[in-house]
Amino acid sequence: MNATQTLKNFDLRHTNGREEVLNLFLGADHALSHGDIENGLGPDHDRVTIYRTLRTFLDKGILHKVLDDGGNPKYALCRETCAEGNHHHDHVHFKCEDCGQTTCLDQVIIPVVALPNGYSRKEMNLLIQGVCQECNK
Amino acid sequence: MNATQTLKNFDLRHTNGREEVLNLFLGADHALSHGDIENGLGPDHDRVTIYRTLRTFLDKGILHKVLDDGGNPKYALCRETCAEGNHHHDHVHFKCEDCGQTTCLDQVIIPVVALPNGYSRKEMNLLIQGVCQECNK
DNA sequence: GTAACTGCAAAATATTTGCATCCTT
DNA sequence: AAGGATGCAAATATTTTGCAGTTAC
Repeated sequence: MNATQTLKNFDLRHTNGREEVLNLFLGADHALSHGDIENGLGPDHDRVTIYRTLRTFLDKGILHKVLDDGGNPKYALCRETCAEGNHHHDHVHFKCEDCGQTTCLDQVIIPVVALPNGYSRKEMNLLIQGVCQECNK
Repeated sequence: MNATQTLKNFDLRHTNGREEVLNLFLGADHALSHGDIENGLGPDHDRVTIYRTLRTFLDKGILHKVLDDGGNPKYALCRETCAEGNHHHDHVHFKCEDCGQTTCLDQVIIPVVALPNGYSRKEMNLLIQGVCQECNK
């Protein structure tokens, strides 16, 4: 997955800011908040543009919002399994209570749970909180 | 479950505001946001006090934070299954994409999912999005 | 050239803190 | 009486909007 190519794939113009944000996500193994991105990019990036970039990426389906117990939203790339035409909507995220990082557990599959009558399901998000591999050492 | 008694149980002073907030939750079958509470209580309630009331209830374990896909956090009562001494931490919530309401599905149990090696779990939150009973009619 | 994107200023919204006053116990 | 809770003002943080100027295509 390459930033420039991705932008092209999604019919977005190539700009410095977008490329840098994408690369941040490509290099991260955990979900990023708006603040993480601001820090990761260095000082000469406009806060507003980052907001707009994130929204654009969300709209296009490049990123998805990650549920967190805390206040502020985080974002992560939609990986392999939800690429073009096969965009599935189940996500499992792990929030480490020690280091605070939220990781996408792409390999974990949410078992089917029975819903009460009359409910229909479209998307599922499972957030597991605990202690991660690193912090358990 | 009774407001006055609940406050006593949790070693909290009985005040008008707290009782009214608790009653709102007792009468609601879905999770409430700060805004919902402000509306539900009428105009002569201080926004700041509501913030503090919510935090107090969270700290005491009377309420729990409900994960939502949207921006703003919601809250719901900890019901039967997580009463005194048996406070378990798995929650299933259903967010209807039509009416926007988030409901706690207390009866639904999250199946055990296998975590990668080294991870330990403490708490799980499952958010299912779809269409609810009412809106499916 | 044109539409899309950015950057700045400012508005709107959300949340927290300080402090004097009031109320519960 | 004493400590906790409230209400108001104000500080802080977060997100959105408007608009002029710039850039990708």
